[in-house]
Amino acid sequence: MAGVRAEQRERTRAVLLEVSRRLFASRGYAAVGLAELVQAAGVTKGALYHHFEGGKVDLFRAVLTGVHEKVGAVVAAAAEAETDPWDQLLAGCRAFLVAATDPAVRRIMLVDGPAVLGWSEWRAMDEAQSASHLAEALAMLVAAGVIAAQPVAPLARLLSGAMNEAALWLAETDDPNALDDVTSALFRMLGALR
Amino acid sequence: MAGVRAEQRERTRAVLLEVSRRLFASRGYAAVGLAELVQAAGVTKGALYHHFEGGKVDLFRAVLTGVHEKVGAVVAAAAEAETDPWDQLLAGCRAFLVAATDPAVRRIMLVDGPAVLGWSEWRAMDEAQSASHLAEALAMLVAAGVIAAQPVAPLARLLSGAMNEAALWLAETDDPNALDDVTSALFRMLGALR
DNA sequence: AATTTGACATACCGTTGGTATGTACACGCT
DNA sequence: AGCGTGTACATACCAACGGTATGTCAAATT
Repeated sequence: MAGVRAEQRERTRAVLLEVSRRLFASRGYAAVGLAELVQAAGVTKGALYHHFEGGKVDLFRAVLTGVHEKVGAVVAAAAEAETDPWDQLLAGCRAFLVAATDPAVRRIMLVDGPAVLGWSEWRAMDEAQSASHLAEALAMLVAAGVIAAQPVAPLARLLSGAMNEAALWLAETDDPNALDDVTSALFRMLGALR
Repeated sequence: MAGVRAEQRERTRAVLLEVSRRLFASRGYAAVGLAELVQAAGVTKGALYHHFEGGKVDLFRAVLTGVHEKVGAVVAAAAEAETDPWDQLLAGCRAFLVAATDPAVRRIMLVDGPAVLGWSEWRAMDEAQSASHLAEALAMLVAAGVIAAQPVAPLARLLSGAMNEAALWLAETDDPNALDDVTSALFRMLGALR
């Protein structure tokens, strides 16, 4: 089985995603032309539009989805490595900050994402991949009485925004202690909620 | 004096800024063409490039600067209306959240800004207009012993990011209590630092 | 009055994202 | 095995876009 047809299809789609991810990450969505992109991928525009009906933004959406999923998986894995709910929260937050060191995450997910797809669509993707985990963890901590009873949705949004900004800041600075500084500041804020 | 020459110059520049601010706010930077823009402003591309050497991004930069300054002024005014440093912080934060209800602020400053100008330049503008005030207020509170001694720079970044995200969320929701919910969540976080 | 300078308008250009058409080949069917 | 069909692209093309070079006319300067 497998089919040489479907196999080829998957290959071109994969290389298209991989190449565009690299280019978008290094120079930003707007600065990358389709001509350059398809040439780097070794295909033509015909192939691109065959795989991504919506053209450039559709391709970007697919790339962003991949980035989002990867980040979500890393964060979830870090959290699940801990047993105590509070430690899970801290581990997840820290893993996110580390993951956002990757330029692809920074530029594609945090900078271009909202501008290209619009904030609401970006928000929906973020919600599906990582924000939901955060809200979940917070809800569990509230239920366990670890942090004060309060609506978790707004709190999750605030924390998510704080971490996004922190991640961008981390990527730009050359201070080697920056990660620790931000992490401890974040943990101090979280700890204050107990 | 005044000069009919300089007066005319100021007029066209002003209408160009005003019109582009409106268009960028309603449909986003990428979706607005220069042709449409200059037609709506009643001038030609020649005029635009005469006033904004860098073309479209330069025009956007000028618009964004205006938005940033306005927000900064509103926030500063709200803070100065209070006397107690802690109340100043809360008032400033609340004023920011309210100010970001304006679609121009949301779309131009929070969504398109970082993508069009790059995050570092956006960050510099933000720092100059509002983030510096926040860091200042926090430093004062630390010095006064109201909140625990800690590096204020990372804390200010986290809070700034949290508020930016909260502002975007506020603008999108139709829940009338959203502003109060977010504000109280933010104040709870801030209060936990005391 | 003559000349220069500033504030635009007009005309044009290269590039871009997007599309319509062409083509070769794997695959199901008889 | 042969044949038609649909898939997976490649090629050629287009309209629109941001940007620029040049022209024009009135205000300022001398």
